[in-house]
Amino acid sequence: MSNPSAPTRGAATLHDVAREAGVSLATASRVLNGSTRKVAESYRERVEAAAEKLGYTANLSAQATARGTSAIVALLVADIADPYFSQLASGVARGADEAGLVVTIAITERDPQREVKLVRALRGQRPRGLILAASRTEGPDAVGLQSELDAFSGMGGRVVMLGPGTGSTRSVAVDNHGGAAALGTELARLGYRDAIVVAASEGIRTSDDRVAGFTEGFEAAGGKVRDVRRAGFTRDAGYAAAQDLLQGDVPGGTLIFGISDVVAIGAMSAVRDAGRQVGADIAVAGFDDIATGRDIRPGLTTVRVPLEDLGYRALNAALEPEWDASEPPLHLEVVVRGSTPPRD
Amino acid sequence: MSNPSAPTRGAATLHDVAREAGVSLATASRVLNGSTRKVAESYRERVEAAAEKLGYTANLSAQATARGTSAIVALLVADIADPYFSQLASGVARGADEAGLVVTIAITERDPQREVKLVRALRGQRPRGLILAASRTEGPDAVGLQSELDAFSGMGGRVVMLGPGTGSTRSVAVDNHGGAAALGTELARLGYRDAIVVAASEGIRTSDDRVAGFTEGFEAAGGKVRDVRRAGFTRDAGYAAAQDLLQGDVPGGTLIFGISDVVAIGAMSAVRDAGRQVGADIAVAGFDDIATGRDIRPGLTTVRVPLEDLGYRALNAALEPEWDASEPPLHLEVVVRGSTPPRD
DNA sequence: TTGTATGCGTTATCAT
DNA sequence: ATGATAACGCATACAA
Repeated sequence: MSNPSAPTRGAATLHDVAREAGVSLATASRVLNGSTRKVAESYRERVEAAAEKLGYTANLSAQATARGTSAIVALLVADIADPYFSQLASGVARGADEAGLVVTIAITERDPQREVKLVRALRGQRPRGLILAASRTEGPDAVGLQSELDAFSGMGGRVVMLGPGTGSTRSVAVDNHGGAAALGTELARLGYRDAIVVAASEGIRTSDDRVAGFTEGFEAAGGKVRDVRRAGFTRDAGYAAAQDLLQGDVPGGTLIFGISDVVAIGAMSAVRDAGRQVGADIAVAGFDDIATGRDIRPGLTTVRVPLEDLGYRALNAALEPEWDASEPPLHLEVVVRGSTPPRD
Repeated sequence: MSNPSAPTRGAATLHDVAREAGVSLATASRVLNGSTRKVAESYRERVEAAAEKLGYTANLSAQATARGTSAIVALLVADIADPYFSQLASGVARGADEAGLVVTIAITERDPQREVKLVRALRGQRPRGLILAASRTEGPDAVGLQSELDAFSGMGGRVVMLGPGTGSTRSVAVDNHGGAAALGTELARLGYRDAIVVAASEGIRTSDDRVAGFTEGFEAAGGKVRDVRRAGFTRDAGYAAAQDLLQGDVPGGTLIFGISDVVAIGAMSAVRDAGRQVGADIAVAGFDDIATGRDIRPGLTTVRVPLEDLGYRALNAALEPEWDASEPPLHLEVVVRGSTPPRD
């Protein structure tokens, strides 16, 4: 009892459904997508039955070319295995799901050249929005990126930058400076006087802002930043930097501030592997409050960034017709845990 | 000096490029995509110049409808913020990049009904492949999923399941049973005699296999599994289960085997929060070897699953024209760390 | 309300 | 080698 009108090869098309239901293409189209137009109940039922029977699913590509707009939003991250980005992505995915959008993801591997290429490739999808996380806004490749982004904007797409935006592009910002300053102040208040910062290379805004903020807060409250080591944003970079650091003379009671939790956690491991104790001996603090921070011992002192929320907001920022640059900044909060015990 | 042929609104189309270069649509198409056909050098240059000038990027949707095949591969995971899945996704993304494909990602939130819906939605993209991670192959919703997957296969798409496949669908399997058995044996060898397993609910193959394998290996070597608690696959589930466990009488020297590292790490935290010590007092072991396991103290004993590789293989399994079910299984390796000190 | 016909940006078949 | 032109699957303005 096979159905003669059912296609053997390939997916069922709207055409198939219409034929099966004995209606026109237009009618089938109207019932199967959210058209405002009305269609008689009897027809509607027949079409729906036919669609169900044939397992019809609209071809989104065809729909996109016909409509001139896709149901896609693209997300660009440095490394999806990094908890920072994966939590971010989680929020983006949730927002996209709510909006009936599909998210395509691309990995830059922190390579600016790659990033430009990817934006160009993603542009081919004609996504409604493009969310960029952790891209440098300065440096030699920034101009190439910018022109690619402009091209995307020019064709009607929305660009959202996580972190400080460039010019008029939308962005959902995090108060890295303020958060880091609050952390610095709090740690000085806890009795710390000497700190070493493990940061990413200069020119990366997020890193620069956190370094500057921390230094300000810490020194204003009586501390002193002894050194700023350039590492990167990865766990291994944090480990290596701290390891190198500990070759030298690092007095007990020194605080290591990692530019991100991932870096700080790497540093913690290096401290332990160097035979020193995290906390009472060498204190460590981070930034972001990734989930792991709860489960390591001692717990990692940090600044909580609502990453999932951040991603969610970014998605919605990409969807809003009008961009209101004056959105309230995300609430950042210092979280003190065992890695920085009071020192009085 | 604005270019009259440059579109003010919307993206440049192939048509625009052809006109700008003074050639036909067909010629422009031939030079701008990997066509086998030859076109005169002079024309080629003009077209490329025009494309560059206009910032042209092929509309992938249009390309897909015309070609009848997309450059998309879809990935379905339970939770992208979970390190297990994010590492997996990382491998998938790398493979996709190498193959010139774009990956769209969807989150099931471990909801079978949602999973079915998502597969259906993703089907609309007509992706070349569909990679499913952590979907239950049994239970009431499994049939709905299967029919949706069949529909996808029927229209020429490749389905790849991570873990045990159903029937003829492609799959890249992990030897959960064997790995868990090896772990159990090793731990018994280390002197452990009593174990409690914190697993997911019954009917989830991955969990069932690990429980069975561990039990076999552990008991064959002289140990005894005292209890199997049903929790879930999340950190919080592991925490709650272990916490509940510790309300009762858990003698020192007991081993808790978490069905996954994430679960085990939750359990570790619960153990500590209950005032017990991880390692010498209560031992803990997991499965997967997620990155975090390196940085917590004591280090987590586990079975290493090359997750990134797994994702990479899955992607390629989706691309291969012929599916060779006899691929060598991924190498699993027991990794003993401080959370299960020798006990002799 | 329903159907017809045209267009969306590309590819590919067919002449030239 | 190059250029018309007919698909591709769907949406929609327009006609009935």
